[in-house]
Amino acid sequence: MPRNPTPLKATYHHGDLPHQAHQLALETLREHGDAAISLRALAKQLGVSAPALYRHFIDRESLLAELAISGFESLRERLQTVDQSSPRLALVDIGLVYVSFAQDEPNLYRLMFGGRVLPRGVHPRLDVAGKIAFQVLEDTIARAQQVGYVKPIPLSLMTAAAWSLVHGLAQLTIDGHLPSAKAEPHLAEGVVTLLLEGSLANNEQQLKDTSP
Amino acid sequence: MPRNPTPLKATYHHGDLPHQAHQLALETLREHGDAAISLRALAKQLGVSAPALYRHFIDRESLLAELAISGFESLRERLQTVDQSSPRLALVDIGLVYVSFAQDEPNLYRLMFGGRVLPRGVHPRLDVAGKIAFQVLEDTIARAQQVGYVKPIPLSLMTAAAWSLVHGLAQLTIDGHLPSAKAEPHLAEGVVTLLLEGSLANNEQQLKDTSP
DNA sequence: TCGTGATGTTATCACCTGTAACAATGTTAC
DNA sequence: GTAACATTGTTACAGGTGATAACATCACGA
Repeated sequence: MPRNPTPLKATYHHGDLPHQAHQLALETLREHGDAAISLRALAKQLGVSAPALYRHFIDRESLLAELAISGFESLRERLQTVDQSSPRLALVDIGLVYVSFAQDEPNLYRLMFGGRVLPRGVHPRLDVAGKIAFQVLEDTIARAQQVGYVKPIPLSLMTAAAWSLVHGLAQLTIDGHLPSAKAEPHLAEGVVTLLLEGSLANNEQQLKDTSP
Repeated sequence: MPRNPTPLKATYHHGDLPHQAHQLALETLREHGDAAISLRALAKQLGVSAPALYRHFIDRESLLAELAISGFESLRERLQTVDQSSPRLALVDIGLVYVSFAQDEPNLYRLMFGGRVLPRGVHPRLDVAGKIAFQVLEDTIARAQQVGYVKPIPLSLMTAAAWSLVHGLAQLTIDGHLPSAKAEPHLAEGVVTLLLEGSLANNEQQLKDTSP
């Protein structure tokens, strides 16, 4: 479904190049990884010359940065679907949603967190997009802490631990170091629960003993 | 210090190309990342033509694979320096050593775990090298479990959680998402301890209350 | 000594990112 | 309406890369 208002007439001006290039590049990324994204091939598929893309993307890396930004936005949306009515359940759920996002979109996730291909500090919008997604995780933890469900340890510490855990699990599973969700459906839940049990307030030592 | 037995005579045959290429590539990797490794540039620095390298490395990727393999061996060596006399202290220490390895060698670590650039199943030696390094971590956890220090949960679960945590923390810090060890010297310790407290056997609920 | 395999060489291909110079199209001011 | 300008295309090209083919040289064992 092209956005081009005059799709039938073959005009000199494409009319929707930036958007369609973004979409096609995203598709290529998801199917074949970031290394498969070539501006020339992209231009050819779009019926346009290669330098035309440079009118809209400073260079290849900035195109990748845009893909990563939209990836972080997708991640944030997915994380925000978690039911927050119970801070306790939300803690586990948000971890599982995080991991499942990475497993659903391994190539996109790798681009988002592939530090070498997209270093921090170069694309400010990318940096803030990452922080915003991360914020959902932190807010969830903060809520659980305010309710007294988790220990009163520094929020930054608890958040760092939670993020490290889900990010590490995501990365290790999509790279084949740990069994995938298909092979071990309950791995993520077990792993997340394990960390959570180290973070409980004293009056909530056993997860199983407490019911919503 | 060239291995070449006749370093002074400029011979047609280099004599030590594979080894020196590996070393120089490793140096380039550590300083500038995997993307900076070019066989042409490498050959030029070694005073040799580019195709000569293809006599010793099937392609660029197999050279990277060799670097990653030596990286896993270095990691294993570092992990094996951990004092195992106290299973309890070894648990924390091995986590800290793991994270510090990644922070000392960010580019090497990224290559080792950059799933896209070196996919699993393509270079068997690489896969086993990764498993062997991982084994040190698992053995340490198994020991602590046999001593009764950690819960009798499945070893694979506990190991997956521990590896995920340290790997995630390593990756997030070297990519600038979480504060580095310089900015937050005790972050790694706090994070590792947090997971550990969720894994303690019931009679060891408080880390601080137990002395070696 | 001689030839054979290992290890170099040069020449070349196909592909890539990125830039320069130019052309067609929209747009805005007069 | 039309002239001037900005936008977004185009072709041509520079420089770099991985990889292969065909040829040259050397070391070493039969």
